[in-house]
Amino acid sequence: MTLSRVQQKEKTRRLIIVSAFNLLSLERSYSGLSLREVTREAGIAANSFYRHFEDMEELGLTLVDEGGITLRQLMRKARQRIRNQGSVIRTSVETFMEFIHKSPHVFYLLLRERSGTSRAFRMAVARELQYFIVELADYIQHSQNYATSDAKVQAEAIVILVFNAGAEALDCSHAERKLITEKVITQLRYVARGADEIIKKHRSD
Amino acid sequence: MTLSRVQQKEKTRRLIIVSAFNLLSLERSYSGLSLREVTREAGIAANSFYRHFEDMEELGLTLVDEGGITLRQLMRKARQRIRNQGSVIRTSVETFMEFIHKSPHVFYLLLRERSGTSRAFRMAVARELQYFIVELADYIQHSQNYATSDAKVQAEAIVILVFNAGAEALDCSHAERKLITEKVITQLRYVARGADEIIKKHRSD
DNA sequence: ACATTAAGAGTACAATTGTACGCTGAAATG
DNA sequence: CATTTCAGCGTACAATTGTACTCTTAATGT
Repeated sequence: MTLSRVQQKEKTRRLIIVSAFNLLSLERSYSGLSLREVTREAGIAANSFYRHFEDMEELGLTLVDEGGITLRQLMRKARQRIRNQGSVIRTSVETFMEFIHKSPHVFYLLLRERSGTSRAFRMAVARELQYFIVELADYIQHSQNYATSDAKVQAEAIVILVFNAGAEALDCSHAERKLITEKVITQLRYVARGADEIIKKHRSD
Repeated sequence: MTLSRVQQKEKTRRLIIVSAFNLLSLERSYSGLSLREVTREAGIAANSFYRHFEDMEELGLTLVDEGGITLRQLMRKARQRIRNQGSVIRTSVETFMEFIHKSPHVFYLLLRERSGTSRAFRMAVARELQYFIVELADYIQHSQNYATSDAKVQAEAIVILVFNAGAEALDCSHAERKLITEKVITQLRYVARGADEIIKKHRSD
C-alpha cells in the first residue's frame, strides 16, 4: 500500500514532532536542541527539515500547541473524575501529577519555555496556562458564586502552585512526590479558604 | 600603583563574573552562553578562563551564589522596612518587585536555572530560595504562633507566588506591573487568611 | 640577584552548527 | 503518456565552539 504525497508528508512531519519531544529530558531543553539533532533522531536529512518548518522556533511553537492539547484533554478527564467522586482540589492535583508522570516530555517543554528566552514561546505557554486558568475560574465562579475577577485571581494562584509543585516533583523520588502532593493540597486549601473568608467578609460590608 | 598577583587575579575573576551577568537578558539565558562569549565580553583570551574556573558550570554556580547574596541583602532591607512602617505582605512584595527592576540580570539567572537542565543549578537555586522561605517561615511562626511545619508550607506558597509574579512582570509595561503587584498581594492575603482560619480551626478540635 | 611560578595571550584543531545549492525519483496533473 | 511538482538526499561551506599546547612576562620566593 503506497501513501499519497500529502499523507507521506504528514507522516514525516509527525515524525519530526515526535522526535523533538523524545529528545526533551531533565537534562535537555528545547532551546538546547539543534536542528540537526532533531533530524538525526527522526532519521531524515538535515535539509528535509525545511520542507516542514521554517526554523526551530516554528517547530517549537507547534510542540507547545500539541502539549497544550494534551494538557486540556487531561483537564477534561479531571472534571469527569470530580463529577464521579468528589474532592475538587485533591482530584485536580492528583490528575496533574499523573500527567507529569505520564507525559514528562510535554511538561519539560511547558515548564522551561514558560520562562525561556523566546518571547513567542513564553506567550504561547502563557496562553495554554490561561485556558487552564479560565476553566478553573469558571468552575470556582459558579460553584462559589464569586465575581469573575475574584475567581480568576484565585484560579491563577492555584494553577501556579500546582505547576510549581510539578516542577519540584521532577527531581524527586516517588515517596517524596507523595509529600509534595500533600503539601500543595494544603496550600490550595489555604487559598480556597482565604478567598472564601475575604470575599464573603467584603461582601457583608 | 601595581597590583599584587593575587589582587590582579581576583580582579580578572570579578571581570569574568560581571561580564557573564551582563550578558544575561530576556533573550539570553546562562545555559545559552558560550565560554568564548564570556571571555570576549570580559576582554580576555578564551583560554584564560580556565585560570579561574573549571568550566562554565562552575562559573554558573558562582553566579547563583552571588545572586543569592544579593537576594538576601534585599530580604534584610525588607525586614527593616517592615519594622519602620508596617504591612508585611505589601512591603515584602514591593521590595521584591524593586529587586527585579534593579537587578534583572540576577533574576533572569535564578528564574531560568531554577527549572534548567543542570541538576546542580536547580539545587543551587532551590537552596537560595530556601533561605528566603526559612526566614519567612520563621517570621510567620513567631508572629502567628503556628507550628513550624505549618508556617513553612505557608511561606513556601508565598515565595512561589511572588517569584512567579516577578517572572510575569518581566514581559510587562510599568503600568501592568502595578496590576500584577496588586494581584499577588491579594493572593498572598488569601494564603495568609486561609492558613489562619484552617490552622486555628484545627487547633480548637 | 637569580630562579621559579603562574596569569594571560596566541595558534591550532576537530566537532558541530545552520543553511545554500543541485539532484533524484515518484506522485500528481494534464 | 508526457510533463510538472516537490519531498527528501548529499555535498559543501563558513561560523562558532571547547580546549590542548606553547610562549611571554612580571610578580614572588630564596
